[in-house]
Amino acid sequence: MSEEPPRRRTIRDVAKAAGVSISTASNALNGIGRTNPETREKVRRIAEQIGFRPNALARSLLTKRSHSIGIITNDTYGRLTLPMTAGVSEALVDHGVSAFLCATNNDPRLAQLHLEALLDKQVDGIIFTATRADLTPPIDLTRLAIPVVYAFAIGPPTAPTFIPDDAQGARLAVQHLLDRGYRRILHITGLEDYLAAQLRAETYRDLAGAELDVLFGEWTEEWGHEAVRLVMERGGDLPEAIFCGSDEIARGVIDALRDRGLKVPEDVAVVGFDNWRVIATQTRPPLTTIDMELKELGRRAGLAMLDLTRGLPVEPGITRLPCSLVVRRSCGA
Amino acid sequence: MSEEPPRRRTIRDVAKAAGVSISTASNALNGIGRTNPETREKVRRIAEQIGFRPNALARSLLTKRSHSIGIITNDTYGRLTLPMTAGVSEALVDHGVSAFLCATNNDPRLAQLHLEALLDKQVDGIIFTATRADLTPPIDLTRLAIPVVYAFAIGPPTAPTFIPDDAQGARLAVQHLLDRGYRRILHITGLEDYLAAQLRAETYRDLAGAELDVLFGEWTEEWGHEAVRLVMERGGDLPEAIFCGSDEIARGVIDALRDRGLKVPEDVAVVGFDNWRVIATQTRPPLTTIDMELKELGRRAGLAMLDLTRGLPVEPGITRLPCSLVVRRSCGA
DNA sequence: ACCAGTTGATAAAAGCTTTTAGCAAAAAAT
DNA sequence: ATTTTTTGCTAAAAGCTTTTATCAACTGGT
Repeated sequence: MSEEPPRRRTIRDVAKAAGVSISTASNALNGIGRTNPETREKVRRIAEQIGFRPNALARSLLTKRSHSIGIITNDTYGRLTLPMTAGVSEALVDHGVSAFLCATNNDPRLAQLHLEALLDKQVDGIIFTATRADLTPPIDLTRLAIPVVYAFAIGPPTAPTFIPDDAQGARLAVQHLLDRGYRRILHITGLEDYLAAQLRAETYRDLAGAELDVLFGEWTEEWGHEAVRLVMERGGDLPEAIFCGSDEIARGVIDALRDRGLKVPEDVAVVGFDNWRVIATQTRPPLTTIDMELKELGRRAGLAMLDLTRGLPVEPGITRLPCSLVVRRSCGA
Repeated sequence: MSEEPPRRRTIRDVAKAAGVSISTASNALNGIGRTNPETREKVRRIAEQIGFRPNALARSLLTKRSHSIGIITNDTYGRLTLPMTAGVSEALVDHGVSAFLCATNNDPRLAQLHLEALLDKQVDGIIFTATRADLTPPIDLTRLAIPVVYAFAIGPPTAPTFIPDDAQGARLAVQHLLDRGYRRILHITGLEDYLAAQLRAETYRDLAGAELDVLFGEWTEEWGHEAVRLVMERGGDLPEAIFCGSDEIARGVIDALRDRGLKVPEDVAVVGFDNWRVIATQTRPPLTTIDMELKELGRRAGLAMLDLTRGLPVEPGITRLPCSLVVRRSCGA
């Protein structure tokens, strides 16, 4: 009936079992101070035997390092946040650091609540991530006593910031088309007030020449359809290739082209942006696209955070991380 | 140069500023013990003024409740995990409880590492979530001293478990079709060894009659195409409606029907499963589908965890939470 | 005026670890 | 043989909070 809870072993248990003082046990386990090798091994063996694991709370209270960080995101959907979070964890887990994930839904009250809980728990730092780089956080993170890193979000110039290199990604896409001999390249993309859209469009113009203008619209399949309709209606030569600002747009474009009897990539080549697998692998043909390497982005943010919490210098300001090209079949085999 | 870090205020600071002892300050702030109302107000006012917030680590060390829990997931993609996590947080944040998110990628080593970090940090409980309900966790969570709750995953019979009610969801879908007058209903779904697929198929057979057999296949758009091809080739009457096991399959089905000149919903109605917005809103026409209410699922798991950590009784075993029907246009306006 | 009970506060212990300072014994140096 | 140094270990403090036990002062009853 009265099942006594299996109390966790403390360093006191180790000390007693090894017949030494608590301090010696601590020294032996942490390999600091002056300890007889024999004693050290004995203590370690016994600790291992009885399954001792130090209480991180007590340790943190003293060392002022909690080995936990907070990730604050405004993404409810998860497509961007989870790969990034996985990357962050990957960088941290080997160092015993865990990450609190706080989904704020972009609600300032919720964000404040989460932030307070994090600070109370003495997190060593905070990583802020967003669904869109050029969006201000729902709370002020600039006056905290702990380091803040921004991932897929832009913070103050003093904070380390990691975002995908949109220009480089666009270059990858357009250059791929050029390399394969496509010339008249059109760019169909999302909302013009997204910084990412601007950067990609700019690079596109530099590389592809600006004979054809950039078509800004929504970030949806529907806009992909609509854009193709516009292009066909205004007549003139068809483009040889289309660089789309997102995989969703690309999917709309591909479907619209097929509806009109045009073959991809024979008549028109298409390249997307995002490598959102559920879309990119299921278009007909599968979509060649740009991957923003979100996991790597998260990993880098995690590593930066690790350095910061150790007091090591970390270069402030924006670091743009390279995207990669994922070749499928929409630009020819 | 030597910027002194703004040390966090402790209860000691409050006590000193209020001219009382630490114990009195603690009593006043927590409203326990015997305290003169005047003193209590004074202490609270001063605490507020100097911005005192108790150190959760120290508190937890004593009370044995860390006000943090761990979420272990094997989902790297985030589609299921993030909405659920958001739901969990939503249930917990008002109680000052935060959640560590651990993405294991289904790697036992990684899972073990995460688990140890969580236990060291004295989490009050663990929620395990998966991308598929009938999959065993990469680590053994049955012998822990803390409560474990399963969400979108099946644990031991003694553990509270929350999963979507697949049968009810399927009923919702099929009944919707029947209510709208569709009779010959076909079911195209995913892999037969998924428990979810079996449950949905069973319900479908009960409701729609089993004249037409269930078509099991992959969980992909491609299979949706392929399945339509199979149906058309084998000839006979076309179904009046198709109940698809996932939105991805539904999308393939809709596209395949259109390719063959069949109109949705005029010639064939289609209903999906998942309410994965990027798909369901972009099919032509937009897809009527079943939403598994993942956020609510997470919220329920969070609430159960909350009760467990407080020692309140929580019903063990599987709780199937209702899905909802999201009507768009693929079954008529 | 004395005793019992109440009130409002406090000192100290507890929770678990790390770290500082110190002590006794052994080793090395004079 | 005595002093200095080194070695191996330990007691105690510190980190911040909550809680238990205690204490002094006051209230009210006889």
